[in-house]
Amino acid sequence: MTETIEMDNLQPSIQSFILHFGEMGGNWGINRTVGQIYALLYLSQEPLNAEQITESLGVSRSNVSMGLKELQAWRLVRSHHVIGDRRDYFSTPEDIMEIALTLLEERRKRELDPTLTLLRQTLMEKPTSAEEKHAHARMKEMCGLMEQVSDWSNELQRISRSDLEMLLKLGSRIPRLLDMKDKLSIVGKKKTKGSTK
Amino acid sequence: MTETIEMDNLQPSIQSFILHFGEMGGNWGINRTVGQIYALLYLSQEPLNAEQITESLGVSRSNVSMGLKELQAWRLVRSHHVIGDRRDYFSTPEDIMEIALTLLEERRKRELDPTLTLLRQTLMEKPTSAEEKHAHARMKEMCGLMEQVSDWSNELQRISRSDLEMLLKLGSRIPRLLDMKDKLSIVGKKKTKGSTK
DNA sequence: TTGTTATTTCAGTAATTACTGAAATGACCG
DNA sequence: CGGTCATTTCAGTAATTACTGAAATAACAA
Repeated sequence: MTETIEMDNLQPSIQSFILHFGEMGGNWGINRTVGQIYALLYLSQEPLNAEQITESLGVSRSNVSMGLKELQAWRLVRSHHVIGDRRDYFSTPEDIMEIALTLLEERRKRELDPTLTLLRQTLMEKPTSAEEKHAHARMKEMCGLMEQVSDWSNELQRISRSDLEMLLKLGSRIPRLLDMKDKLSIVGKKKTKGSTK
Repeated sequence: MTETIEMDNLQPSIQSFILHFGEMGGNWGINRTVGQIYALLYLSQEPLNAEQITESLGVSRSNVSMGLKELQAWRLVRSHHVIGDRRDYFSTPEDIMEIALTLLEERRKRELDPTLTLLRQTLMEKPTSAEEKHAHARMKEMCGLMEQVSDWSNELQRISRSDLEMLLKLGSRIPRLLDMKDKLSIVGKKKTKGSTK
């Protein structure tokens, strides 16, 4: 009984946030239900079990199960065990920065790594025709850039939380910072001072 | 006649790159054909017309037309006109950095902006229940982070090409740079020298 | 064990998205 | 104009992806 249909029982602002995440799922590479589950857990004050999610969203139990599995594969959702309760409870990490870093790393793994692997493989062999020679040159450019982006992503995972926050707050002050770096030539490999290429 | 099926006539390394982009399409929010068209154009030495793309990939003419339209909407492909030829020719920008910036901006527009709009809207109203109060706090955190990421993205579009290249090359030297910044307090808003918060 | 409840799996189906061929539109030429 | 070729649109269909309910599995407790 009390078959809850279409997430009533949720506050308006919460409901629209969940609906939005459902719609955005398409743009983010997840499906509607997965987006909604994440949104619900993100806003929830306490961890929820699968049954509660099913009721809130009005989708099937099995769909929730699959959605949670996917979100756990993304490391965006964790499960907890409550003493004296056999059900699993699910929540998102509290720390927004941790969430962002997880997202960044997972996307790197899924969107960059496979292509980097292919490119490196391909670039091992040497091109035969002129056509292939040009193609290899193009692949090399792409590979180089992807490696740099990948390095950045990895570095962001490594640095301290305070450095990360600083970096994020930099906003429009990036060029000034770079300018400074340039003057002090902290990054330059050679001692040559004033190469005006 | 000469119905070319399944991209023979392409060199092996080029073919596997195109097939890979087709498969990755799913992870990147575009479909197989769109991915393949992009890959083909990216590697091509000269701009191609729709008919050539159709032949190379073995998909329908109309599918190519739609794919090109989508790639142009992403600003990842441009069309050229050749004198004495009524057909349109298509190519990707040469400069890999320009491509990356375009991708970054388009993804910001599609993946961040709509959510930022919703969050800002929602955060205008004030929460009624305790539940909503907590939800708003969570939304505020998300909004703040998204704004910072959005600012960074915009800043990267603005800065000079050489600064951009420098930044990308930084790799694992980010903390050192930040450290320096900290010492010189170039970013601090106040003149107070040595605020040890 | 057996019973009870939670979770996962999966075959079938629904919904969505991608693709095609045919027809319409557009763009140019003589 | 009328003819030719390029491109786009779109209704119908194919292919893919998402979702469900039922059955299987798992995890305990008595």
